Amino acid sequence: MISLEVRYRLVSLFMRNPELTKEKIISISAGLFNTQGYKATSISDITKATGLTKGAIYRHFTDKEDLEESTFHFMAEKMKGKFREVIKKEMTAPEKLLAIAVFFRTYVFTPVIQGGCPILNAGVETDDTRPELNKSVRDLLNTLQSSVEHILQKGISYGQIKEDIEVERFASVFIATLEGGVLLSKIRQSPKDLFWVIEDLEQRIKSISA
Amino acid sequence: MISLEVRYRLVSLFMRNPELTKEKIISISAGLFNTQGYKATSISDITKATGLTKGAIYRHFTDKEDLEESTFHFMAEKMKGKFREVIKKEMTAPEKLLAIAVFFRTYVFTPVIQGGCPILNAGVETDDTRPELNKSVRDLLNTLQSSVEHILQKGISYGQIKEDIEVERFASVFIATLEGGVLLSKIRQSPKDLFWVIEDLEQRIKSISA
DNA sequence: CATATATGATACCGATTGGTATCTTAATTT
DNA sequence: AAATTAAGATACCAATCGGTATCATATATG
Repeated sequence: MISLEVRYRLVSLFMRNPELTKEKIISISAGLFNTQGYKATSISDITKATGLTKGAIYRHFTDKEDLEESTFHFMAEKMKGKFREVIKKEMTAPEKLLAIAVFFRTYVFTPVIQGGCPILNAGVETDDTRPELNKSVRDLLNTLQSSVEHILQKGISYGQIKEDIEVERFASVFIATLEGGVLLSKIRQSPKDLFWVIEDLEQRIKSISA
Repeated sequence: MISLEVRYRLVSLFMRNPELTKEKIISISAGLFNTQGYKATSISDITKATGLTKGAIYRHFTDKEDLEESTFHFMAEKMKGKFREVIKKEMTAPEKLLAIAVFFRTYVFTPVIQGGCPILNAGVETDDTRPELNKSVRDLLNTLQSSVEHILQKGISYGQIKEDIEVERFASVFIATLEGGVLLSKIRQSPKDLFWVIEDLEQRIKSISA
């Protein structure tokens, strides 16, 4: 298993590869946008981090907004992929829900993307002035919410989850609690809050299990 | 009762008042920083919004960072004041906790400060590069957490809250859930998530009441 | 091998950034 | 009332912003 970083270097030593270049710009921008913020990250920050020039960047993206959205899309896909992977592994609804909760621990220790949860980060930064990015964040949140709701519904039909659970409401509070835990751990720079939140959700999952 | 806005106008019509000017800069900056973000708000944004010039601003603040911190401090004090007010009104621990939860509804309808919860907004934006602001956010969060813990402890000693409740843990999850609700409602631009979160916490408060 | 094309580097643009030196004038002090 | 002090306006600064026109060259095509 060879890392992406090394692949970039090896390949770029011998030849140009526009697809790899675009991938590189996006993956490196992801870490920058997600840690420093979108507005706060300049194109020159990205040229420094990638070793590329403005010419290369603006060849692949029409403007900064395009780069921001492409980058968020990349993060969203990565996050969704991880979700599916983590959910697939488990068999029952309660186990799947717990797996999602535990997945959020990666935002403290081994982040899928540097800087924490992109829903939290982009969700706070995007206001009315950036409706497209706002919509992308909302879409990602809705995807997450839908999969939690789907797990609950399947769980109910399989007799793993109590029948009287309000699916949409539970999913909403479930995700809110997780995101809040990520926020508190980020502010305190300590995993404790997120751990407690996850343990709490574990209890909550048990309490709705049939 | 005459509004601050009107007071500013009346007073500034006839004479200078440096203290009022400083207050004005801060209170208007609060709305800007808390909606657009700290980095994303420029000094010229502030001059436009206040009707003042750079000269006036830099007379009262050494640099932008100073203005940012002063402004966050202003928001923090305002938030703490509202907390105390809301908590004071209620007699028992469960009622006080519920009052705090309900208080967060103001971040959707009648915000104390424009743009939502300053803990959420500043907490996400501040990274390792802004340690002072980060500390201020942490301090505000800790104040909120302490008051929740204090309510719980008093509640236990008065026999209103069950004895076996882990105070710190409960407070942490309580606040995380609220902040997560604020985030989801902000992203979806709908109060529903926050409402559900508050109703959920209401149930939770009942479940720990003695 | 020669030509055409696509990719990335270089050099530049006007606008805006945070910040400052200077000047005017309002308020205070004597 | 005159002199002093302090508040705010004006005009400027270098640095950086996002963005573009142009140039060099690696790759693909004939």
